Amino acid sequence: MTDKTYHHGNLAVELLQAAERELVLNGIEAFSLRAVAKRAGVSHGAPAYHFKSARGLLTALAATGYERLVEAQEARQSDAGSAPKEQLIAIGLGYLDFAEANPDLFRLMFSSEKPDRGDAHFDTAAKAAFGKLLDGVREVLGRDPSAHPSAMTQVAASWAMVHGLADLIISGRLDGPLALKEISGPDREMLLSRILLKALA
Amino acid sequence: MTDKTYHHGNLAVELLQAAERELVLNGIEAFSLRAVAKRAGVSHGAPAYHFKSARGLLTALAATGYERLVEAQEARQSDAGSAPKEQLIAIGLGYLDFAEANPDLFRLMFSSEKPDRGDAHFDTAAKAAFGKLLDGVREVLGRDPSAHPSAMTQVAASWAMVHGLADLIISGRLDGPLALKEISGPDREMLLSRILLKALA
DNA sequence: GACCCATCTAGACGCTGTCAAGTTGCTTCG
DNA sequence: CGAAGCAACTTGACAGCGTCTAGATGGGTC
Repeated sequence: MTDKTYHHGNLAVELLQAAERELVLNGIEAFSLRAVAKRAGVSHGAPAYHFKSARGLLTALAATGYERLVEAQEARQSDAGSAPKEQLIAIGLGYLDFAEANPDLFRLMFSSEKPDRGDAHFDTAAKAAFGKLLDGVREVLGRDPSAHPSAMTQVAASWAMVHGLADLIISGRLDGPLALKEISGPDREMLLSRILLKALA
Repeated sequence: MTDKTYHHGNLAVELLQAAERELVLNGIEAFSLRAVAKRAGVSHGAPAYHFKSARGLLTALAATGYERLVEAQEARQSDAGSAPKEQLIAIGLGYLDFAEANPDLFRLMFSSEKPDRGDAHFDTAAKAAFGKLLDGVREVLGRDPSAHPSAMTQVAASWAMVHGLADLIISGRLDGPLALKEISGPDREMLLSRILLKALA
C-alpha cells in the first residue's frame, strides 16, 4: 500500500487513518489503541512514539476533523447563492453533512472529554471552524459579532440550532418524530433549511 | 448511613447513587464499575447481580436521569406564567437547568452509546421527557404535533435549539464567545430565553 | 431445626493503556 | 569506508478494567 521502508514510514498518518477506521467500526466508547496498532500492522507500543498517549492520538484525529468540517461547509457554500443568508444556511448544511458522514468523529470533536482541548493544533482547528460561523453571521447582520453582543447572541443561537440538530440527527432521535430517514433529496434540504432559518429570527 | 442488614440491603439504589457520584467525580469516560462497587462497600462482582453489566447499571442511571429532567422542567413551569409561550420557555429553561446541574448524566443520557436504548425503563422515561416538549409545543400552536407535520417540525426546531444550547453550555463552548460564565441572575435568564424564543419563529 | 434460595464474595480470564528497556537500521561524520 | 549516534519501532511487564464461574453466607419458610 504505502511506501513503508521497513523501519521508517509515514506511520503517523497511517495511525490516524487506522484510528478513524476503528472509530467508525467500533464507536468511540469501544475504541482501543492496541486495535489501531494492529490495524496499522505495528506493535502495540508504536503509537506512543508518535502520539504520546491514546489521548494524544484522539486529539490529533479530532483536530483533522475540524479541518474537514470547514471543507464540508465550504463545499456547500460554493454550491449556494451569494446572498448572505444563503451562505449562512450553506454553512449550517455543511455542518450537518459532516456530522452525518462522520458521526463518531463528530462526537469525538464535540461531546467527548478524550481529546485535549488545550492542544495547540486542536485549538487552532476548532477556532477556525468557529470562525466560519462568525463570518457567516457577520455577513448577514452587517456587524462584527466580536464587537457587538447582540450579534454574538445571534452566533450562539445559530450554533446552538445547527449543533443541536446535528446531535439529534446522528443519535437517531428525530427518526421517530420527524421520520427524517424517509425524507431525502430536495425535500430534506428544504426541511432542514427551514429549521436552521428559525435561528435567525 | 443506610440500613444495611449485613447480607440484605437496598444495594441496588446504593449502587445507583455511588455510580452517579463516580460519574460526577471521574466523568463518563473514566467511569469504572469496580470503583462504584468499592464506593458502595461491596465486592467488585456485586453489581452484576442487580444490574447484569456495567451497561445495565448505566442504563438504569440514565433512566432516572430522564425522570429528574422532567422534574426540573416542571419546577420551572410552576414558577412561570400560564401563557403557552411562557410555559414552553420554562420547559426549555428546565432542560438547561438539568444539563448544567448534571452535565455528565446529561451526556450519558443523550450523547453516549453506553446505555441500552432498547431497555424498557429507559425507553419509557425518555419518551415521557419527549412528551413534555410535545405538550409544550401543542399548547403554543394549538395543534397536535403528532398529527400535523408542520407542528412536528416546530418540535424538532425547539428541541434542537434547547439541546444544542445545553450541549454547548456544558462543554464550555459559549464561555469564550458569549462570556456566559460572567452573566448570572435575570440577565442570564433573559439571554437564554431570548435564544430559545428564536426557535419559535 | 433443616432446607432453600436470594444475595454477595473470591478468584481467574483476557483485555486495556502506559512505561521501561532493548533492538534495528538509516545517516552522518571522522 | 567504517563507526557512532539517533530516530523509529519492538518486547515484556504492570496495574486496572469488565465479565464469568464457583463457592460462601445467612435470613425466611416449612
